[in-house]
Amino acid sequence: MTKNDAPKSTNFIHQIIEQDLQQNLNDGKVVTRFPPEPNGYLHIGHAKSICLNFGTALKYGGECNLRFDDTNPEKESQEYIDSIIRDVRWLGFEWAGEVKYTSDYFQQLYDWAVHLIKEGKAYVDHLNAAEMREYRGSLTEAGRNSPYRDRSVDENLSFFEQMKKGELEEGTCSLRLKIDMASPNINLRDPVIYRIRHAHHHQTGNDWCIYPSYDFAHGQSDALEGITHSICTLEFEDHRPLYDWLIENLPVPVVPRQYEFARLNLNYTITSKRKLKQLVDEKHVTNWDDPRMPTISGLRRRGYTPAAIRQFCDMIGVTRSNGTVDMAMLESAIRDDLDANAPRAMCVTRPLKVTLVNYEEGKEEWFELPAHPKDESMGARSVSFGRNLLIEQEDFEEVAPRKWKRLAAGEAVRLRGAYVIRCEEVIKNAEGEIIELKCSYDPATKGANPEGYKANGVIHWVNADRSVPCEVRLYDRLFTEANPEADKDKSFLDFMNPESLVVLADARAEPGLKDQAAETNYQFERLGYFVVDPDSTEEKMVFNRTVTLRDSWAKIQNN
RNA sequence: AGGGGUAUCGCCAAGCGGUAAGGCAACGGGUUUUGAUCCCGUCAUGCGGAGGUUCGAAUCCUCCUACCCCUGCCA
Repeated sequence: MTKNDAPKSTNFIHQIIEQDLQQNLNDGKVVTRFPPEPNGYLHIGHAKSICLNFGTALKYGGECNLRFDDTNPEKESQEYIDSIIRDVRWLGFEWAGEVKYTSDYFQQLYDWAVHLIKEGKAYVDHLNAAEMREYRGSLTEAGRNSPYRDRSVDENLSFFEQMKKGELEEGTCSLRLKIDMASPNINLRDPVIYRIRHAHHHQTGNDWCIYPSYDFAHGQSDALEGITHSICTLEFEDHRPLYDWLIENLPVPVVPRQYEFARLNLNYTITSKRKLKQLVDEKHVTNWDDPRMPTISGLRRRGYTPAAIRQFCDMIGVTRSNGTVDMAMLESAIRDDLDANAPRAMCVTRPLKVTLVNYEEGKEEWFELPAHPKDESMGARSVSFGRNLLIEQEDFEEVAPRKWKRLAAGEAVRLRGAYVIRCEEVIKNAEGEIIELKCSYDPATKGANPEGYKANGVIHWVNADRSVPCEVRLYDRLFTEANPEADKDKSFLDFMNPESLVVLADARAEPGLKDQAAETNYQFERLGYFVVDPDSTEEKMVFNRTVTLRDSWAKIQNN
């Protein structure tokens, strides 16, 4: 992407940057970073952060790094790293230089820890986890100093060396900053900056058995990379004094500043990595890329486009106030993109047989229809017409309801791009279900209005003898409650939508849809936007419904 | 009296002392061989509440209220 693709919108972070630029801070440079921990897949909330960080760099002619915050090897994996790289790329962003890892800086971080010990600003504490919790105090009570707090520099150096050499068991001790056990900000009560983990690390292997904490690693990594604006979410606000303390007390090359914004909440879904992982692990969805998941890979498989996701992020803005964005906003963004860019096609999802009694048996006509009603550059497609057709079951009622614009017994309707037909006879089976319609067609209505009568409306159709068998997967919101996490007594799992996926195995699409590549978007006219799923085979295409069309008929019916 | 934040239309969000942008949703109407798109119109005498300062306050001050985050050797 180029600067022209940068977000047009502005926000409080851009305002800060513009002030910094005016004062020529950081030599007029803007360097940001997107720092995911590789312990899960990226979701729509991350997209907000990605668009902010990369978009800001783009807007101000700066750079944005992709840095994996990999200080907790037990929860991380290469699979997540790969997926994150893939997703950021797919969203359309490019990072500066190589992909970076906090683990790249483990040696420097270690040296800085030694530096702090020598300065008397860090000490090895042999309190165990439970004791440490007790000494820490509470939200309303000050903590107490650890009995190990005043060890000599040499003693601390020696213990830290032992920690590093792997001579100590996990949990026996940790390295802590010596700040203030009585601070009202709990993050300043001698935070742990190194702990022992005899774990294999996905990047550094068995080189280390002590790992820096987030607080110790993050700001220093920012400084090492020359980050000017370190943007994170609101829950890190209380960590900022610690972030600044470390920058001030360490010989870092530059002084980055941390700014916080509100994370994204979207209704009818969840954006907790832990809970998304639970959905996958417990098989409530097929995988991280299940089209119902709010993950980037899920949205991708659902048929969302990078441009739509970026537009959504631009629409919702960046502030410091917590809120919940309406899913309709995301849907609006994808409809907007796909309306302009998706070719049109016809697909009958629940077929009802229509036989044209006055159409010659064995005859076939091919009609050229525009791929897009407004964009001629998208070209044309060919659809086959014949005596045996299929229409949508929903598009027929024996007795037309009020304002009905579809087919009814004895009445006429236009077949999109083809003729006007009239329903002459309704065939039912023994159970009284409608199984076929005998219709007549009006040969004079191809590209012309009928004479002496009016068609009710326009419906879609396919030629039963020349259509592509396909499976259509109708996806809907994953949860039935706007906020599935709100109920204190129930699990979010209790609010899963049983109809979040409805599979229609016997759908039929127009001929041109055969063998289309995965991720190709279409608008199935009158139904919605659909995308080719990678499960498609030569025998059977699979389409996922991305989102329905806006449906004013549904509104009329509900009133 | 723990600390740190946030409150502007149903939702998101501009506004930065000069008289409430925009988007989403909703509701009317027009065009339409997609009940889509598109177009036109309606939608906060009001900015969490109460006081105060000011010629003038969503913007400044005071008090209050509600909600969010913080007691991992997670990030």
